[in-house]
Amino acid sequence: MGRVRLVEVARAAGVHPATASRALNPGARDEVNPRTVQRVVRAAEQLGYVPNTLARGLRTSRSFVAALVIPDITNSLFPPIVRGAEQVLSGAGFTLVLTDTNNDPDLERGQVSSMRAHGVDGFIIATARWQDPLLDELAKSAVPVVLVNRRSADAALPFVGGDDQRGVRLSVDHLVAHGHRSIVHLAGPADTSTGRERATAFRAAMREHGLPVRSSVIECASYSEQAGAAAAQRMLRSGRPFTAIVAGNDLLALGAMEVLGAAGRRCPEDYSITGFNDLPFMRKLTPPLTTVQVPLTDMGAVAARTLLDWIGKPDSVRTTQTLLPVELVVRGTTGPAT
Amino acid sequence: MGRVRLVEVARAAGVHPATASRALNPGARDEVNPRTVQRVVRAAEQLGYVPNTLARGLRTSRSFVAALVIPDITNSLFPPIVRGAEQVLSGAGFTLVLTDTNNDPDLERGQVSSMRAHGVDGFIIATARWQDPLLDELAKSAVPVVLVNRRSADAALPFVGGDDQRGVRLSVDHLVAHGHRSIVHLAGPADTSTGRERATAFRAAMREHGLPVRSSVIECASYSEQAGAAAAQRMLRSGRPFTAIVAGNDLLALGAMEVLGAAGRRCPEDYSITGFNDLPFMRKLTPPLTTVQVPLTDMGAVAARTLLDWIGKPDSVRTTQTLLPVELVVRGTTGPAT
DNA sequence: GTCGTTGTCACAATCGATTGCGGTCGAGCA
DNA sequence: TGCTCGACCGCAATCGATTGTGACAACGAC
Repeated sequence: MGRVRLVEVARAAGVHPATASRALNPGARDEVNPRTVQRVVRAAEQLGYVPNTLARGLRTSRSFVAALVIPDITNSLFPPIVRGAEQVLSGAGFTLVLTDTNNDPDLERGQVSSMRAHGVDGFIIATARWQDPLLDELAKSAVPVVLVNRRSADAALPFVGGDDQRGVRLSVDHLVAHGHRSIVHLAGPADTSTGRERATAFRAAMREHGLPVRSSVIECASYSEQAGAAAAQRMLRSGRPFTAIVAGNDLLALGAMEVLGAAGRRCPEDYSITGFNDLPFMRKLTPPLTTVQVPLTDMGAVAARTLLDWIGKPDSVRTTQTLLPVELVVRGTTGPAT
Repeated sequence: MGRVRLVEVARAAGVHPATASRALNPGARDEVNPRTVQRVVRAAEQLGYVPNTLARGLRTSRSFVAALVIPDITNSLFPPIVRGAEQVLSGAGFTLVLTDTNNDPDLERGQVSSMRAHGVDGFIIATARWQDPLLDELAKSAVPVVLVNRRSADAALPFVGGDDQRGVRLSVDHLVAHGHRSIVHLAGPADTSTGRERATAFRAAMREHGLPVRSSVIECASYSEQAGAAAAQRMLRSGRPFTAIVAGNDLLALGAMEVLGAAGRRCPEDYSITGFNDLPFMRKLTPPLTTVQVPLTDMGAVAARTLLDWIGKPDSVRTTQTLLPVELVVRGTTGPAT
């Protein structure tokens, strides 16, 4: 614990604690004689004074702590976001508390309220579901909240994500340019904005190319390899022909490839497939995965900055929707239609 | 913020705040009439009372916050550790604050002292270097600290890690059993315990098999693909023959394979290689990586429990060294020596 | 009937820093 | 000389909870 207290610094400098506080506080420093400031600062340094954040927070109701709520940190999608946010936050003197909800809304609710009790100054939330009562509550409260990666249907909160529409369109365009016409979309869960919006974008892109949309979207229960595998199994059983797949994310693509490979379908000879997010190691696979690269670290960083803005001036507009540019990285899993 | 305060609960229940506090606090609850406890508890529920952790912490100097210090969260090694720790901690009513030091000791020092100012109850540190003045300081202070994954030369602190010795021995045994005799070790940096101890274990295992050790250990500057690639380049340039590599971790293995592949060396036909840690997707590579599986989630969980023990009873022995069992997962990158 | 005990609870101090308000002192001006 | 004004700093309240100490009543024992 910060053993030395403000009183001791004050005593060492021969002033009242109040004066010491002001001298140490850039905001109130000009109410104090520069020479006194010098003395106090020197004393503080000499004693190794570190202010007690709890006491300060208690008094000022500012804790310089921001909470980051993540569904599952072991999903490689999130660490870069965490890192981006952490760097911006700690650069601004903020501390990051992380909570992993394990995809459990009840757990999440408890953790968020516990964080509020801890007096965090704001939240970055990466667990938004399409219908999310918790977010509605938060939106009504005064706490600054920024959504990242996923957004919610109606909560009026700022959001920072990737340009999903463009990502999907790029994928479809790429496949169509290679002559594919029977394209299937493995959609993420409908209770996530990414699942819904990527599916919508897929349908729009298909229509623009004059391609049939009917029953070419398969919804997956979750963003996981298992769900992708299950979807691929459904595709095989249905017997419906296809030459290309636009997967809702990399994990779904991986799961599908596993099943299709076991069924004797070779990629990219027999079918093409694209992913989304470009997780680490995707370029190391055989064949390396063609996928949409999303600037995840930036996403975290921008979300953090947005949060800091809000915390800084609480009256600013608080519903900016930031879409970060994405890019299609063409690698080995896509090729000409046969 | 927890809008409703203890005073209001007390007023609603018709008692003094002190009594309300005791009624709400399991430890002191038996100093209060059960009927009164009932009234207070009910009032608290009705008003949705959430205690202000800052105020409580200020008074009790317990914050129920633990800090986890990580060198780089985007390294897939760490998320499982984080997750394991988070689950144990939050299960015990603790909050996890995460700090990513970006492998920068100065940054780390600042962050740790900032955390101390925040009054965290303890640290789990995954950034230990072999010579680590910061850890020596911490060991001398009263703060509970647990080292995870890496340990320090002399800091007398509890440690939770994998059984590196056994992991390396299993790898060497496996390779020798396949007839390999020219085996090279790509060692991690010597300022990490894992780097040193795996190298030591490698030498010991080689000696036991009566194999030459001289100049068969190449130290890498960091645990990264680049460093692995650089090491492989050195190996090629040296012209020294080898048929197998024991890499200090998976990333080194990946980097080496890239360079060796580009040089026309096929795996596992021309050479065998093993990794360490079994990061996600390692089984998805072609060929899938033979590697040592370390129970990372458990590691985080055990570290957290160790920390909680220490926090719970500060007088307990505080230098337990826990080595979690590891396992060699034989996949496609190892085969018979040619 | 008085005294001591026990059970309940109220009072007030405390944790460490911040901040509104007011006091002091010297300079400047009439 | 006397008065005002501003710069500088001290006093004390405050944030919200915890906790040592003591008040008070009921009760049993002598």
